[in-house]
Amino acid sequence: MTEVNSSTDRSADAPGRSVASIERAADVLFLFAQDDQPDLGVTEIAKTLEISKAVVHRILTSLRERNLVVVDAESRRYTLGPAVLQLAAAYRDRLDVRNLAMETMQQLSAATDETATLSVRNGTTRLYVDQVTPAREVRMTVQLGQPFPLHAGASGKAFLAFVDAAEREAYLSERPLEAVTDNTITDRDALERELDQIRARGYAVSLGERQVDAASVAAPVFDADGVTAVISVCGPLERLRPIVTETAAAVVEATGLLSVRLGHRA
Amino acid sequence: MTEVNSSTDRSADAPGRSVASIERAADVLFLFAQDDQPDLGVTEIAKTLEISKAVVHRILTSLRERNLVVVDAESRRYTLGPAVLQLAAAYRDRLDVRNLAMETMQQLSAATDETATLSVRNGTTRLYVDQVTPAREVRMTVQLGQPFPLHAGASGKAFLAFVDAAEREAYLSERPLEAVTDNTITDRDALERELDQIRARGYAVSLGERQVDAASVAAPVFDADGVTAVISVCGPLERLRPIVTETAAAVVEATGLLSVRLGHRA
DNA sequence: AACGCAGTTCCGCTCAGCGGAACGGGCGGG
DNA sequence: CCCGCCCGTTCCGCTGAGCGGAACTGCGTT
Repeated sequence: MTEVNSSTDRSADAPGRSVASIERAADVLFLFAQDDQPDLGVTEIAKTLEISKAVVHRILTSLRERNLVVVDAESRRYTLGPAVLQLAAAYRDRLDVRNLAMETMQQLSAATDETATLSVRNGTTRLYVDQVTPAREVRMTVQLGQPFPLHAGASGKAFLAFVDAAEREAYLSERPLEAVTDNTITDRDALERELDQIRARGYAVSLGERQVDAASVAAPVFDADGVTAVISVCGPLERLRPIVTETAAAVVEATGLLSVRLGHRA
Repeated sequence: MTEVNSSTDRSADAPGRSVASIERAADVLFLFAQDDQPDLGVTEIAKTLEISKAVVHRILTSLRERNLVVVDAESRRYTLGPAVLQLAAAYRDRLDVRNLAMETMQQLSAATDETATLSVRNGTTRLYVDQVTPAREVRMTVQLGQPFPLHAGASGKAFLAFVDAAEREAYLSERPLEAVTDNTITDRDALERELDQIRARGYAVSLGERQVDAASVAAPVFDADGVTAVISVCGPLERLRPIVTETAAAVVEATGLLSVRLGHRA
């Protein structure tokens, strides 16, 4: 497997002095978030992050003190604690686009009877911050907070198409276009043509590019400064495929109204 | 004013050595979570937490490095970053209702020697997603996945009582209160009085409302967003009838603990 | 019993990080 | 327009917080 070291790319943009122990503690927290294992032991963490057991133990003690992790009394293994929910709730409260978008998403979900999502960008990735799911048995749910690349999927492409040219260029030249599924666009020229098309018609479509069996239609939400978020409607591939055009019209109309409310001037 | 040293009260429950800088960093994060202000400045944080500006700045730099906070480029003020969502999403995955509830249900079933069930809502209906049955000859088993109306039976009424008023109103006005058994409440006023009572005492009781010869005691499970599930204990009517009050106490206690673990804030 | 492997604790050395002070820049009032 | 104020940021030398190798404990397996 190709070794992708997450620590290499981060040192580049380090702006000033920072505190190593805090970053180590954050790394421990993210280890809980990344791994699919339900809990982690001290030695396990120490080996993965290549720091001493004593340090890991002290870090966990500190995090435990603040309820960011909890320890199972008998197995002595650690998991994330409820305090992270508290932080996430506060983060969501801050996002003003979220409050405004919620209404729009509810309307979209009701109109299409599919899942509506809200994504924001974080550097060269995007993540879902909210979703509204329809009341039906087979429906799509997305994973909130997890970063996804911008070149795979409708929401990502919508960001990529509408950020300013310099950022788009940076993304396309710096980041390899990894295939998330068999349908992901991995050829740069093909992707740029696709982005041109997205800009021309105002919305992006993905048929299984990020998630096999899922399709998505996405359009950008603008405020006065530019694209701040992307709203999508997504669902099972075969259910969405025949109604892409109508769905796109609904999404574009909804994001257009929302953009006006956020101070966008066309 | 009496000088309260913040380092004294925390050392009480400190189990081992911990790292001061990590706890300070956590305090900074929680400051963002607690205050109702949308963002915070360095000096502001330094004054509140009584640590030097330089330290606060280094902490923020470290947290920024890991996307736990973000800084507005022009105002130079800080807010929580998207990484907290990532942590919360992972926390939720670990402790999703189903996994967590299973443990609770097993305890409830063992304690009462009756069937414990977990229901989720699907629009204007609810369905069982899990059950734990006791090891005895005469016992109740429910049908998983089949939709039931919300106004008949303890689990349904528990949903109806604790969803927000708009949804409850929609259900009551749109849907005729069909009699599932002879004991189903079909009068709207009577049902609303019943729901008031359920909210007041925290649990719902059904004596043969949905299934003749069966009784059930149910209480809601909350996460940060509201009621996500309902847990019930159910069994043969005449066996459960004399112990409804004690059973209710057990269910309410179990769902209460579960709700806390799911991020419910009372 | 002896071993292995887990989490936890100990303790002395050392450099990470603290903090007072200086710096730069944006804003507002004189 | 200039000056003072207060903001965030950076500097730098001193020092004790915290690192880590090693010892300790307790559980489960050989």
